Amino acid sequence: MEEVTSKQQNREASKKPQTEAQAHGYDPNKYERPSVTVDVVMMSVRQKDLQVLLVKRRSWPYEGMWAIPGGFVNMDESLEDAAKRELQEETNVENVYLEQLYTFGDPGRDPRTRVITVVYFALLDSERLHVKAASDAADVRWFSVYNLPPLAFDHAKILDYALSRLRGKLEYTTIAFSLLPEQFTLRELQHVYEIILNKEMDKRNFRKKILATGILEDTGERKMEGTHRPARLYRFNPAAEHKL
Amino acid sequence: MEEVTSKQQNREASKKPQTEAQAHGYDPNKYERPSVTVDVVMMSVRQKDLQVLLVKRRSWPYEGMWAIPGGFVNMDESLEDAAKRELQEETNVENVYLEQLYTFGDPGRDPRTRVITVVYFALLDSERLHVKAASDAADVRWFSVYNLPPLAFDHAKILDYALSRLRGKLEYTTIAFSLLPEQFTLRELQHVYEIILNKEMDKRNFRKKILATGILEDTGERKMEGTHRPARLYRFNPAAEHKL
DNA sequence: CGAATAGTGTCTTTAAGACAGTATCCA
DNA sequence: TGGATACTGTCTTAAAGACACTATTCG
Repeated sequence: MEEVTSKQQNREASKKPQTEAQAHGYDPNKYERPSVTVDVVMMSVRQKDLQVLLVKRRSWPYEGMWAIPGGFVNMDESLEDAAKRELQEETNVENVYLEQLYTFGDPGRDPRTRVITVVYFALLDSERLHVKAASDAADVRWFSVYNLPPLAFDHAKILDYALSRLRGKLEYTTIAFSLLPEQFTLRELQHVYEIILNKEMDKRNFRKKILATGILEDTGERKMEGTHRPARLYRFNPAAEHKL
Repeated sequence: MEEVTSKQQNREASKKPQTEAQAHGYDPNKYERPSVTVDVVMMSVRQKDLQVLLVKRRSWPYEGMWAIPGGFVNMDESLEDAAKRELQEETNVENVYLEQLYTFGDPGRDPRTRVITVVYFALLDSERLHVKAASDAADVRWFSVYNLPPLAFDHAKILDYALSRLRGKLEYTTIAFSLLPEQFTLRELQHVYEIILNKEMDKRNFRKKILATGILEDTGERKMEGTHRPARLYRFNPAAEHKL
């Protein structure tokens, strides 16, 4: 129930009329409002490592520290649209995996004012990905999630949470495929699992299990690199999503 | 990064100074802010049914329709504290299971103004529970999740989401115990599973599986009701949380 | 033919599921 | 002793895990 109760105080002056609402005697400015931001945790598997994109803060608070990219939500855009906008401000990829992660809103988490942040989680495949050559390249960088710098705000907690969500979903969803290009070898897929779960897996059991689900389609092509037998290239078959 | 960019307009007049923030040249009123509410989906297993507590709206919008209880977040309380406050406004139970569910914030979901709602999910055990005799008993009621009235806002979508979360977590967490009193029979536990998953389960396999995990402790007591053999009473052993 | 990675099969163990009869209490 | 629910065990099937050798390519 988004009902007006009488506990809070009116601390804001009223603004321009919002026709229908005001016709019903509803004053949208009756309560003091927190700021709402959307932060986007962008992860990718690169260089045999699970990495996250961070930006260096250029002003108070936490000036010079690294932080998860984010920004205010516009009044007329959905939370997901705000997340997509942030994503495009930092990278130039589209159609990435994007889900809402959690909302963090403890008073005091931001010294400026009360800030509630809705955190989204994006997974980028290493191939299509290139970070925008923003103002200053030194201000936007990939970091290993296993070796993070000191982080601004409560962002260390947020990354912990993102990693555990990723690990959980890896087991019962097809989330891993969003970290790979369209075609990939079984070994590459296994590496994604191993890097995220941070443990080695048995090659034979892994292949058996994945192939048994029927979510992979043999492309007929092969990937040759180095001086050894080439590997088959597979592609994810979304039609067989159900299994796993 | 909760960084001030220059895209949005300054539509609010500044308020009283917030010392540290303003000393750093940060103006907390630079952006128009959405309203933030916390809604709490309260569910319980009662009368062999999974039920949710709803309140009847007394004013525009959606006047007379049923809605999930909720309210504005105070500037100095955490989101979880706001949820606990809502919980206590409607019921008089403490120490209930409470988790954050999801944040809904589409523009237009509330005709009054932009409202972003952080939804929490509470599970109440049927024994301790009694709804507060609020202003008017007819305005607060339990409904079967399998037979809901028309709901205000996007609340039908929210309840769908809550139910699927509950079903998912039932399988790999000990969430079911928060719907039962301290002592319960295996049959009662099985009924909780059956009611939530909406399917019958085999008694022998269910008991075998639950007992094998070691999360139950035999109290030595028995529950007698009706003219038949009494059932053993168990209690949940949180020390053995890991299994399941 | 040596180096390097791709690719394959069997056995064991564990968990899940199908299935029916005996035990205990009360009236 | 009849009615009602508690309680129990075996067999089958499927999934997970341990484990080692052959195949193919390039230089």
